Amino acid sequence: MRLIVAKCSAIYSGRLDTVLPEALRLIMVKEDGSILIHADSGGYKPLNWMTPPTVIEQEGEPPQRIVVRKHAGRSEDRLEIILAEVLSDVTHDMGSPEEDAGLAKDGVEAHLQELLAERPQHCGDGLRLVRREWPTDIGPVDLMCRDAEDEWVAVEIKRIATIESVEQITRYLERLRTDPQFASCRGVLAAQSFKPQARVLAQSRGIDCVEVDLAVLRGEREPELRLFAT
Amino acid sequence: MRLIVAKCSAIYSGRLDTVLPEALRLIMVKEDGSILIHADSGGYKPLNWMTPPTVIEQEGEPPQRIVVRKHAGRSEDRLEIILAEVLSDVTHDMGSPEEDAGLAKDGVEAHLQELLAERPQHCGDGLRLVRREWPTDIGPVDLMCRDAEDEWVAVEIKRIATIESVEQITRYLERLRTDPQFASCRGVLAAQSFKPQARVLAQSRGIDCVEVDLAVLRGEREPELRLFAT
DNA sequence: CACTACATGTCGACT
DNA sequence: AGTCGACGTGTAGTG
Repeated sequence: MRLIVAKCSAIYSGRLDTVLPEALRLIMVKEDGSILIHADSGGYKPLNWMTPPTVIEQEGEPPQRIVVRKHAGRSEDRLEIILAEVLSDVTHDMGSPEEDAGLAKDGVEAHLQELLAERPQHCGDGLRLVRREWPTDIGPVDLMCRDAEDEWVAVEIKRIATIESVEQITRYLERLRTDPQFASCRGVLAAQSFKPQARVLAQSRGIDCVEVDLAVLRGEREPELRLFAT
Repeated sequence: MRLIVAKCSAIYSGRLDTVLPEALRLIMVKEDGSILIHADSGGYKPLNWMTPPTVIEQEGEPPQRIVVRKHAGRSEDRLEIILAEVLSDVTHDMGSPEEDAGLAKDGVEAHLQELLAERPQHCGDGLRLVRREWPTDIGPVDLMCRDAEDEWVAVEIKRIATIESVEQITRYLERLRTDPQFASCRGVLAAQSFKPQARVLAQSRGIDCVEVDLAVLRGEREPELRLFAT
């Protein structure tokens, strides 16, 4: 990884065009061709950047001009950095990427879906899973189930259910119901938490909201129901 | 800006939980309290991060443990970095943020809206602009126009039109049409490019899709129509 | 502090 | 190569 602290300006041309006036900034060049220009504030986002694969050209020593190119679809992305003054330019050998074990995440939507696929009854009484990721021509339904009366039930799973989540399952239901087989398909929105407005909209559209708890699903805690059901 | 190159591991707990195993990485601490952990590959995104406002505690000199806290709504976000070995730890004074003139962008949605406001006929034959950012109680309609027959036309502008864009203009139309005055208001989705599924959904809802070209709008290139219209 | 919509969103998965 | 949906999305604007 190369870290350059320099007074620099930059011009980007690609999906849009930007001009970055001259100031003191950090230029980060990664082993894989990533390049990021960060100011000393502004949080998460770099001012300018280019993701790999890139071609990086440097002029001058110390560098006076760095041009980064990227083949993006039909046209080309281009980032030109003009370095007026280099205060620091160091390269650190940070070892092979394999040594850098990846970030492990816990609690994302995929986990929720796995757990609910194993325990569909948490999405509604008597539900049985027919298929995960049931395909429709506007995207897959997270879980397709049948209920105790053998009626179809489409389940959409979210970490946080928003008004947009309701729109999404509504689209699926609309689409599914054009097929007579699914004419009476119900919808269930399952989430760890619900925005109040999402609940209201879902209710007005006859979509059930089911609040699920990761800990309960994992059996770390048993829901009250189980105490009686077993 | 402080740049620490160190063999480190990290634990994040907040919106979800993550564990980052030990490896050599860059820890960037900005003047405003931002903190980013970057690997030597992986492009744009930091492995872990925290955006301001944050409280940063450091233990040891050289640092052995850095804990970043952030008050996030009800609960607290927490990022703990364990530094096994510090290879470099430098701080650069990069001047006041005011010296860092901002990034100037050209070609974002706002520009498209300006240009279409000046040339509404590009959104549909005979369209005349009545108002930009027409307010409704669920958000502003980008352009409100009338067509040759004096019918109302609501225009939603996007750089790239997605299913979500169709949902957005659908919500506006639903709302507008509750007012008898706009009962027959049409909808137009204008964008530089359309996702196929967006086109399908729009068509099924009677919303017109109009592909616009920035260069044409700017008059850098003239559309064929003009050659005959003038 | 809420909700909304934009972003060079990025990123991964799948076709 | 193109499309789709999740993301600790981040970020700005508004009420």
